[in-house]
Amino acid sequence: MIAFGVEHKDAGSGARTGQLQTPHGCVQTPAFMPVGTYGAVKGIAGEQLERLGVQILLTNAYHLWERPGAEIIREVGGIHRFMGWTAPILTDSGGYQVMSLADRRSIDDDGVTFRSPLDGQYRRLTPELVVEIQAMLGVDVAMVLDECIASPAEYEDAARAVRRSQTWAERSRPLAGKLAGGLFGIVQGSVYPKLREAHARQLAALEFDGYGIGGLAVGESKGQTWTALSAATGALPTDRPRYVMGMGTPDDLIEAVAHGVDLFDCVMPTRHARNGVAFTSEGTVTVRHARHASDDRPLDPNCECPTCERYSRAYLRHLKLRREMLGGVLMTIHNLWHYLDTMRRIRHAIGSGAFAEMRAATPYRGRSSGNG
RNA sequence: GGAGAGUUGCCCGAGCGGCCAAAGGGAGCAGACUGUAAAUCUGCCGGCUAAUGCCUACGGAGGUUCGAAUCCUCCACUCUCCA
Repeated sequence: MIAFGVEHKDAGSGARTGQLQTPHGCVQTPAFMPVGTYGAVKGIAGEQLERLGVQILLTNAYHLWERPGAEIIREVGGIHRFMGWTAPILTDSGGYQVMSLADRRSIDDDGVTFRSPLDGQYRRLTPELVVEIQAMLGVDVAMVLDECIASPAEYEDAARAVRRSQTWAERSRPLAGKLAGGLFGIVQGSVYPKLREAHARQLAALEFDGYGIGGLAVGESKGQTWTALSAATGALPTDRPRYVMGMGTPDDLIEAVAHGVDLFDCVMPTRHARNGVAFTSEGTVTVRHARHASDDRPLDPNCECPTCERYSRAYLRHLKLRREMLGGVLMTIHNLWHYLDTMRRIRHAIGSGAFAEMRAATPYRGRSSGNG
């Protein structure tokens, strides 16, 4: 079981700090979860993640079910033992793969059949099985199977995805008792505020331990993102954690927190790091650019991460161009630090009444909606 | 001394009369990436031009041809094998 409690509330927005109690420990929220889809944050060992201040990791139930298989992970003592990670773990259900692997799956009202990208085999995922898999993994937070759809989406397609996601949530909810941790429902509805609000209300009636808000940052404008997010959070209970799935840039995180979001995950810091882009207090730095060739400065002059403490842009550029794996590792350490530090600063700002100031420094300038 | 192979854009390397400013790599430059089939993918990559186009280019110099990186002659250089 898990429990959530709000600590501080920001006076000028929906932002709040809180604590999420899980079987493997407590998470201070708002929190960012690095993505370790296959049971690994690419390039970074657990001890390094701990040093960076990672509180909770995300892995993927669908991918781990394929390889190495949920039974194997259960046999070796569960996902934490398997990974050597003692802190909390949340698993995505495979709902995102409904979108990302759209050309190799078929979906119907009962579930999803994936033709595996790994071995071509057909594998059938149902809402019940997904909860079962996550129970076998022994995760702290399980997500229900949902249908994530890309933007732009027609209203009718978005409405169908909502209906399916809701039905699947209803089928999943009674199985929550099988889990050592909690179970979150997931709000869909694309960019349509009415769908978002209605779905959030329907899910809330099922009394999940927390609520994911999915299908955002999938092609829509920023204005649509915040409008859809507001519609969802406005209809969710305030005493349960809200988790915006798959978002976003550091500025997005601040804005989403202002809308009352407590949890995030995103591949951006890790993938961009491997692809040579650093997030810094001064914007992004594309490390391969020629202007960094003999730049002795760190990626970010205001950063205290292990990478910035020791390595220059010139060196990181060289590693990237030479395809030395150390380059991606050092960049990932930096980007994760930047994200985690952003979350620390958010929590501190909320606690000390300085959040409005922090939010005003983002490109959204404190707007609650707009055309971004 | 004899026999043979070769010299292509920044580098490697295809081309073997017109569709060649010249395949494909690499290097270089830029862009994308948001619940990860991604340490990946895309674009540009002789010069001038917004574009049509023009100019300069396939070791050097001549030649054949309507037309040559491609054929011929000589020269320079490189490599292999035999003495």
